[in-house]
Amino acid sequence: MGYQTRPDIRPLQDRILVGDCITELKKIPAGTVDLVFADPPYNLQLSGGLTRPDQSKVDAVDDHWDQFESFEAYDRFTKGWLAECRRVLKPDGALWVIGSYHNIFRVGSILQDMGFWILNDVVWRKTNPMPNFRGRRFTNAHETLIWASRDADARYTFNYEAMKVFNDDLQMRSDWTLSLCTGAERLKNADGDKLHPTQKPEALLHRVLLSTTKPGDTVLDPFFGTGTTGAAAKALGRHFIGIEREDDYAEAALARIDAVKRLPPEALQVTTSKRAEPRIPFGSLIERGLVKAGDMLFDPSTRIAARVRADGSIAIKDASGSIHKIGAHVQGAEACNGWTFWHVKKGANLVPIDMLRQQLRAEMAAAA
Amino acid sequence: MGYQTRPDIRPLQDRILVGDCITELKKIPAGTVDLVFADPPYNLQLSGGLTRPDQSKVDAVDDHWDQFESFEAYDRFTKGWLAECRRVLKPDGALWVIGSYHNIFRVGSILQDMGFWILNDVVWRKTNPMPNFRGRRFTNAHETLIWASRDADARYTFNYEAMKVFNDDLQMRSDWTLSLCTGAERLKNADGDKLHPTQKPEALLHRVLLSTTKPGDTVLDPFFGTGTTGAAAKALGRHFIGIEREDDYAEAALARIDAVKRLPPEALQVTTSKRAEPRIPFGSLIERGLVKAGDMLFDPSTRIAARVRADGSIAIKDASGSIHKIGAHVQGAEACNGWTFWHVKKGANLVPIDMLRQQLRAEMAAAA
DNA sequence: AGCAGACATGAATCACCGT
DNA sequence: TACGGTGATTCATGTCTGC
Repeated sequence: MGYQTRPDIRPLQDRILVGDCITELKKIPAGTVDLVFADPPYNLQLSGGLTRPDQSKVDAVDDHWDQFESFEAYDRFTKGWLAECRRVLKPDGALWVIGSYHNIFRVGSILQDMGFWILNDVVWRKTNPMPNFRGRRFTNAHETLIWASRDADARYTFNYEAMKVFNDDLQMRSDWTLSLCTGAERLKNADGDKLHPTQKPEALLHRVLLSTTKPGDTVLDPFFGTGTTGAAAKALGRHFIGIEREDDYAEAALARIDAVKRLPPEALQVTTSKRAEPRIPFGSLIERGLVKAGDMLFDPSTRIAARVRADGSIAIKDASGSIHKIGAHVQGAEACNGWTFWHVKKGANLVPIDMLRQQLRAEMAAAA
Repeated sequence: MGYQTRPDIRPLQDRILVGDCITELKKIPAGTVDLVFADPPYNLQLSGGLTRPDQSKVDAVDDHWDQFESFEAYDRFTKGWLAECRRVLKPDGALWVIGSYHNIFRVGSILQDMGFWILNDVVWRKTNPMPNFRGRRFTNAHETLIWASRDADARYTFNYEAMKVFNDDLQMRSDWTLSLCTGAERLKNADGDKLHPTQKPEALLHRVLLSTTKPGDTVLDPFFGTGTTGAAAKALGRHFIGIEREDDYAEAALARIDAVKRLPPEALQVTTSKRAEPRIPFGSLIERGLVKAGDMLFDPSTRIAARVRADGSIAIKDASGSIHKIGAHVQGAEACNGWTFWHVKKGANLVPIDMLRQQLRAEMAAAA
């Protein structure tokens, strides 16, 4: 495959190179790429199957490309593609990598060892993650992105003002709340099943490209998949180079990017809806000392009392559970809003615990 | 400093060892600690010619313990204290480490290389982070915690149900929204300045200890600082061992923990799981007369019926076996919880046999 | 057509005990 | 120690089905 090495002629732009990641990377001239976005295999190390409580099977990522013999093998693989990315980056270029706890610590260490300079780690906080079906761990509700410049002294691109406007005039934080790629955005095969096991949401790539590239920049994605990076790049007036090993994915990506139109600005706005904001659970009031474990809660008539426990459950004579469950139980009702049903005694007054939650909300807002 | 090595005598509990982290760790007997919580130095200032702007010098973390020559030096230090923590942990023990992008990737990689098994990475999402004054990066609004068991097959402690109640009856996620340690909670020196540069909020430790330890467990903090871990441990009825190099911090920590009130036992009682309850075989229900041999059990739709036999098995037309096996069989499923699948008729009502089991458990508890 | 309820699904390192 | 039996466990969202 021939190409010009003169930097002002860039025939590799807006194309997908089909083949092995490192082999194809070697075809790209040194110092020609502004930004790398990489979504490498996570090395999940799954064993056995997993079923939901309703006995249905979880469709796990068990593809061959995610199988590595050992951490050492994964590290070798990582060093290989990162070294090539480093070569093709411009001196002031930067790189993003996304991963989970299975692989991101290894990627981060290797980046640092190679001389990349970490600028931020960014958390993608998922609004709708898969639950932990067996109740053995915390819901794995986020993934981690690392943003690093090629070198410690690089004059990297950061569109601070754009991101601030984007975020309702507040500085953009290192935690981003976004939903999974589902519904119409998720590419399907002829059977109606997901085409790619790990397609990323375009909103994520929009934010990455909007914050750390300029219009006309060239973005390289060495694990292109179904081309989310390419789609976002085209919509935002950036150029892309994709590398993808699987023919099927590359073809789907081409068709997808072909259909992309520049998105209207309002589609890019950050979700600031109440829905996306984290709730304040009753447990937080105990953590913060607004209610103390051992305190008593009362119903409006003060005939019923319940004792608060360290985990945010409350206990009556013969039962314990959440403020909502026990509130319903003592009323013989199906459901109950524990926040308005239960009260604490403040001197002679009876104060609903919802007042304490509002107080905590105010404290958190004032501190921010 | 003398101590007993007999594991049933643990004079090191609820004490602060003042001295170098690794030196003091070596004094702790192997296999005696349930949980490690570590907040190691992490504001790496690699002295490779990088200078810091003057205006940030006053309040920044520039203590001598926080300086490392290189990533290699930091890795050596990390491997040293982690190896000792591994030694003192019980086989089913676990460890938490908190850090930022400066160090957490190195810590995570080393943990994996040493055989620790990562269970979750947890994001502490700060409600009130320090803004990025220069506007060159995203506001660094989170820190990362890694929760790992000593070994891949360890039977680690996770109080799933307690955390679920805590979070208003929803699974606790891997992102925790908490504010910084400020106000009255923040320890001050005689001049009214903060005593320690990185004092963690007690709410964070409350959640860590509540989720991954049991009352009476021993928690080791090798970078004790002003003793947040000790304060939370005492309040929650856990034992602590602290290691701290600076006399001033250790002294402040002691006074602080002394002032902490232990929660009453009834407040420490936390929501428990069915898993923890004593196992009752179906045959016991027959022995006790709650179900009689010859009775019929029904699936939720009452379309399927099975006859109870004297030995605790149940029989349908063409098969017999346990409540679980036959439940799975009639559904064509791989597995089935017979306790919730099968019901008995009580008048017009259909009652799951799990209700009868609960009744029996209550009877047994009353008798004991 | 419109609504209510059932159904499907997402990068997942997802038991434990007794023999 | 390997194996088999018991039995515990899910949230948000989009699509489909049936009335």
